[in-house]
Amino acid sequence: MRIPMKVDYGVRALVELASIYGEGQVRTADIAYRQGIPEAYLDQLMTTLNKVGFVISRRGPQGGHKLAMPPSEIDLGMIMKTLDGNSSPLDCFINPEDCAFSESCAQQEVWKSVEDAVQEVLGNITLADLSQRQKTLAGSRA
Amino acid sequence: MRIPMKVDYGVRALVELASIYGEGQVRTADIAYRQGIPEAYLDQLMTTLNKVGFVISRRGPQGGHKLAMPPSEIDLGMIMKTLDGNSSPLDCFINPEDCAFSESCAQQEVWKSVEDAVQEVLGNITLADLSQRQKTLAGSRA
DNA sequence: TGGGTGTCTAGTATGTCAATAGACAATGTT
DNA sequence: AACATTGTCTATTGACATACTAGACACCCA
Repeated sequence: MRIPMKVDYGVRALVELASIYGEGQVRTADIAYRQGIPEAYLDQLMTTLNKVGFVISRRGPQGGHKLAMPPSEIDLGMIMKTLDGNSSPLDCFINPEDCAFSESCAQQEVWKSVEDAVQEVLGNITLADLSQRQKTLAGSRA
Repeated sequence: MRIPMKVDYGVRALVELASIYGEGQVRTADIAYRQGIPEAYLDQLMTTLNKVGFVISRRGPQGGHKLAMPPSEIDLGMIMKTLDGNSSPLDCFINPEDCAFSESCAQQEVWKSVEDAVQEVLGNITLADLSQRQKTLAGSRA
C-alpha cells in the first residue's frame, strides 16, 4: 500500500502555502527547490490544485500560488481523494458486474472498511495541524 | 491506495481452505476455477503461501493444499504483510538518508499512522471470521 | 511405471506513475 | 507597446511493478 508521490508532493506544497497563509504567494519554483520536487512536475500539480479549488494562482511577475481557504479547512483526506483520485481499492468496486461473486463476497466489506479507516485518519489532520507541527519540528532541530 | 490482486487472490484462496479446515485438501485447479483466478498464477501463490507457513501442500494424486493452522489463527494483517511484502508507504521510510528532510518531516508520522490504521483493521479479521461470513452470505443468497 | 499434482525459474505484457519538454496564455513593468 | 516573468496546457517518455504465461522439473500414489 504505497502513498503516491503525487499525494506526498501535493501535501508538502500545500503545507508550504499554509505556513504563509495570509501573507502573499509563493512561486512553484521556490516550493520545488525547497521541497526537492521536480519543478515541471510540481507545475502540473499546482495547476491541478488550482482547478480543484484548494489554491488560487496568479500569473506574471509577482505571481504565484496561495491557499484558497484557511489551512484549518483543508484536511489530508480531501487532498488524498483529490490527488489519488478515482482509484478504488479493487476493480470490482467500480464494475461489480465484472465480478461473478459480488453479491456474495465476504471480502468486499473488508476492503471497504480499510478504505474508511484511512479516510478516518486523514480526515482528522488539517493543513493547519501539519504546518504547526512542521514549525515545531524545525524549531527543535539542532 | 489499491489492494494488490495478489492479496485479494490470496485471501480468497485461504478462505476456501478455511471453509474445509480439518476435512482434507483442495487442488489449486479447483480453487482457481471456483474463484475465477488464473490457474498458473494461483499455482505460484499457493507455493508462496506454503513456503510462508500458512498452507501445507501435498503433491501427486489426491494432493492439494490445506491450512497449516486453525482459521482463527490467521488474520488478514498477516496475509497482507506477507503478500504485499516489504512495500513501504514511501521510499523515505526505507532510506531516510535519501530524504533531506527526514529529521524534520511533519508528514512521515502521518503516513505511519495510516499504515497502522490499516494493520489495525486487518489484524482484527481472521480467516475464521471471513469463512463464517461467507457461509452466511451464500446461504442468504436467492 | 506412469499420470496426476505441486514447484521452480524464466520470461512477457500491460499499465501506471513520475518526470520531461515545449508551446501557449496571462500579467505586471517599463 | 514590448518584454520578461510567471502559470497553463498537452503530449510524450522512461522506468518499473504487477499480473500473467510457459515449460521443465520433482514428488507421490496406484
